[in-house]
This record gives sequence, structure tokens and C-alpha cells, in this order.
Amino acid sequence: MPVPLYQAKADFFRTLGHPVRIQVLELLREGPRPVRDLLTEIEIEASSLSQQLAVLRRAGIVNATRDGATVVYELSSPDLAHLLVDARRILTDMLAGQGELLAELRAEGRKVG
Amino acid sequence: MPVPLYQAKADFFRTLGHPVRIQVLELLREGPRPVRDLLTEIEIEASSLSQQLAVLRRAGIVNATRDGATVVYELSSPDLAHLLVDARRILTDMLAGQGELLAELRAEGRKVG
DNA sequence: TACCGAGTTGCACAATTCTTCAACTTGATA
DNA sequence: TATCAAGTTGAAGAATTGTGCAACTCGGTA
Repeated sequence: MPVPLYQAKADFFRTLGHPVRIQVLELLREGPRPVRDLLTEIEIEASSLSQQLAVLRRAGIVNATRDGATVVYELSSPDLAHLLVDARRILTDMLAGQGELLAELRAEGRKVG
Repeated sequence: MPVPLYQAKADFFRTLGHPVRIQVLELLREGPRPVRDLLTEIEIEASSLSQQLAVLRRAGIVNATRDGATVVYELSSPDLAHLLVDARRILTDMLAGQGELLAELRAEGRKVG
């Protein structure tokens, strides 16, 4: 693997490594959403959400477009959805036999695919 | 998404978010390997590699088994390979038109799938 | 037992990242 | 223009991670 590449991959994964950012991405998987919408589903202050959206934006993982007074976010790559599904599968493997978290992962799997 | 789940996902991704750990995982994708082997391919001191292997072990992402005097590591879930491939695809999307990193990603894509 | 090679661990300091709050921008409305 | 709602930004201190080195454990071997 060429030198800067594993660094880019590491940066990418690190960007995903935050609970609020994960919640945002899971919501955006279903399609573009205004910030106001995200704010009602994620319990957090507006400025904190904005901080995390900025991290995702700077990393190029989401795109923001302004529509009048509201800002709408969307995933910049549809493959993000695959990645999140893979991650769930891996967590299922890893947590096999480790209790309630496993049950939740399975329940989500039924809904999502 | 239930409360602790996005936290588990975030922790998982954060664990992947380090250049040495990415290199290790990419090498282990091809199969189990002794530490000595990893050490010759990754330019780093033994103790630093050990630190990062410990992070992956604690997260349950790799498993270590002792074979005499050498320790062999392997991925704990084969789906990790899919995830890394998805990640490459996403980076390709995101970096489209951004120069040399893109060329490297494509070259790797030809080799790997 | 003594010794060496293979790995691991603990620790202290450096570097990043998070969190929170106040201040600011932009668009809509009166 | 004044004002309000929607988001964003900047900055400081707190918390988490990363780095490098010395010390340690465990097998194998003389």
C-alpha cells in the first residue's frame, strides 16, 4: 500500500468515529435532510451538531446545500450505506454471545437489510 | 437506533482510525501472520506495533494465538475485508479529481477487486 | 541456571479531539 | 430597519489518544 494511502484511510475512519456523526450518517442514509430535522432526532444542541456536521463536511463525507433559510445535508457517496451495513455485520460477529447489544444489532438488521 | 448502538459503532470506527492499525488490517486480510512478519512490512518499532496490536485486540477486531515463541494474529471477522474494500470505493468517490491519491486508489483497486 | 530473541506492558509527555458557550451570519417577516 | 429563527464559527479548557523508552514476561537453547 503506497505511503499516503493508509493515512487517508485512517483519517476517513477516524472521521466516522464519533457517536453523533454516526447518528447523522445513519439518518442521511435514508436521504437528504435539513439540519432542523436532524436536530429533532438527535438529542444535542444546535451548535454541537453544527460542529460535527462541519467535521463531516471538511472530510468530504457529506454535502450541504442551502435552501432558503434551511440547510440540507446529504451523503456525498451512496457507498457509505454499504459501509455502515458491513460495520453492523462485523459488530454482530464480534459481539456474538455478548448480550443485549447483539439483540439490538439483529433487530436493526431485520429493518434495514 | 438504540442508544448504546451508535456508540459501539463509533468506537469500532475509531479503532480503525490509525495508520498503523490500517496497515495491519490490510496485511491480515491476506491471512494470519506472525508479529515478526508484520514488523518487516511496517516501518515501526516493535513496542509501537505491539501497542497498536493491543488496541485492535482489546476491540476484538483481531485475535492472537501463541505458537511457540512467535505470536500469530488474524482478523476476527472475515467481513473486515469487505469493509476495507468499501472504504476504498468511498475514498475514490470522494477524491474524484483530486490528484495522485486517486491514481493510487485505482491501482490498488485493480489488484484487489 | 544463564542468556537471548520475540513480544508485551507501564508510564510520562506530546498531540489531537471534544465540549461548551458566546458571538456572528444569513434569510424571512413585520 | 428591527427582529427573530436557523445555522455556523471561534476559542478555551477538559478529556482522550498517540509516542517513545525502559522494564518485564515467556520460550527456546546452551
